Amino acid sequence: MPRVSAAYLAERRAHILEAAARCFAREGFHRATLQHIVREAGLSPGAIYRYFSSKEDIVAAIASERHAAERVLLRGTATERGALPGVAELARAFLGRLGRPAEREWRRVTVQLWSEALRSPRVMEVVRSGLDEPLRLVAARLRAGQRDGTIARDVDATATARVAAAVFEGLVLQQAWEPGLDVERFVRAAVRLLEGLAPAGRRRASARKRQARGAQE
Amino acid sequence: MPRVSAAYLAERRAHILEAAARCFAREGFHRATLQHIVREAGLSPGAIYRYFSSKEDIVAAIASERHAAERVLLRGTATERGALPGVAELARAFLGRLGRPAEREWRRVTVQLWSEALRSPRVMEVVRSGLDEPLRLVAARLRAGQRDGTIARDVDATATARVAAAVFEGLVLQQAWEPGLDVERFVRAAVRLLEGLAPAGRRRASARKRQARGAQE
DNA sequence: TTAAAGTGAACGAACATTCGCTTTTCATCA
DNA sequence: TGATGAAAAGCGAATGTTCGTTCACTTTAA
Repeated sequence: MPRVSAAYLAERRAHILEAAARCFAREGFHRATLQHIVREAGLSPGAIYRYFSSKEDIVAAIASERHAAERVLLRGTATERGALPGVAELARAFLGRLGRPAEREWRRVTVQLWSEALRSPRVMEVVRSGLDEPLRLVAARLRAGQRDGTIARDVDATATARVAAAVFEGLVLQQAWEPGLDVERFVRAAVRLLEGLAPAGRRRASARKRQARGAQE
Repeated sequence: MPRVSAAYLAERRAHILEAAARCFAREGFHRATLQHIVREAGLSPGAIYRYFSSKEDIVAAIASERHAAERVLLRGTATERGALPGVAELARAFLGRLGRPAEREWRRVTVQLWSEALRSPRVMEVVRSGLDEPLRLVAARLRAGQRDGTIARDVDATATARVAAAVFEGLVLQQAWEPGLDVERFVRAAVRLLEGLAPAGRRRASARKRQARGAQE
């Protein structure tokens, strides 16, 4: 297939990346050999080296893909319900989506990327910029909440956004370790924590509402 | 040095593990070669194979060591102030301790272990049991708080403990990526979130107290 | 003197990468 | 429209290296 369309090349590239991602999810970046990827993609080593200059390059490409996908997801969530949805809704939409079984592979690869970032400046770059945008977004929402009175003034928006990101990261980890984790319940608990950021007088209503449901175990 | 004391053997073993941990923190489990460890430890390959049966075995041993150290830390924190300190104090003590620069290497190795767990049942075993005990402990504290009225009834103790663990994991990750992270500020924000778990009428005092300090950035 | 502790050169398997060759597609022209 | 050539796409055995592991030998403490 020589001189093929750009679309063909793009599709093939994507096909290789998907095959590689499956291998990486299964065995990790270092244990997965090019032979495995070759087999999974149904190609030959030479073909793969037409699209990527090295195995490292494949890892970096996967990192970029994931990053782009997350950006899309985050922005979709962000504008889903108008300009500035509450942080709780943001959390529900974002965390909930990641809980779907189909994202299992994604989570395993993501955990690998987080650790790979420690040695690969290319991956670190992607991981960092993948964290920055959510941090800014959540901090902005929190500040908006402070302006309109739904969030207490004593909340440090920037730092709280970091904690929220940490909750997200921890959830991804725990799910990767324990696929059967009850994500719904985790998200409810996280949202309950966020509700505690409301100003002192404001919380009664929603707290009462949940009283019946609460105290599970 | 033949037929040496058990103490000598134990010390040597620990020495190798420390050298290996430094290599792993620097380059990751897979990039770090046995030659690196050999050089770092000032020994020969053969000597190392007297103490460990494989490289994998060294990784597993490091995982166990870390696990044991965390257990000690957790239990120390747990009983530091009597039987049942508040969750906030628990968070402050535990998160704060991990923020120290000296723990930098620990954090990098831990992140590697989390990803390694996905492929190594031995490591997964350690990671899981390292998570279980804190989960139980925090959940117990939360329930105690519910009994004595400092924590609202609608809080799901088990799930909230998981969220707290997630915050911890996320902090370790973010610090590994960004060693200059302001841990103090992160911890304050996390504690503020926990305070939101107080029953509706209870929070005014501490919230007012912090009003001046708040809204940084 | 003995047996464990330690040495380090050598081994062999695993693996990423290459390269000479084949196949396929498309542009051009009969 | 179909034949033809050129060059890209694909192939896969071969290559060279890296690295974990071993083992015959030396050193050392008891």
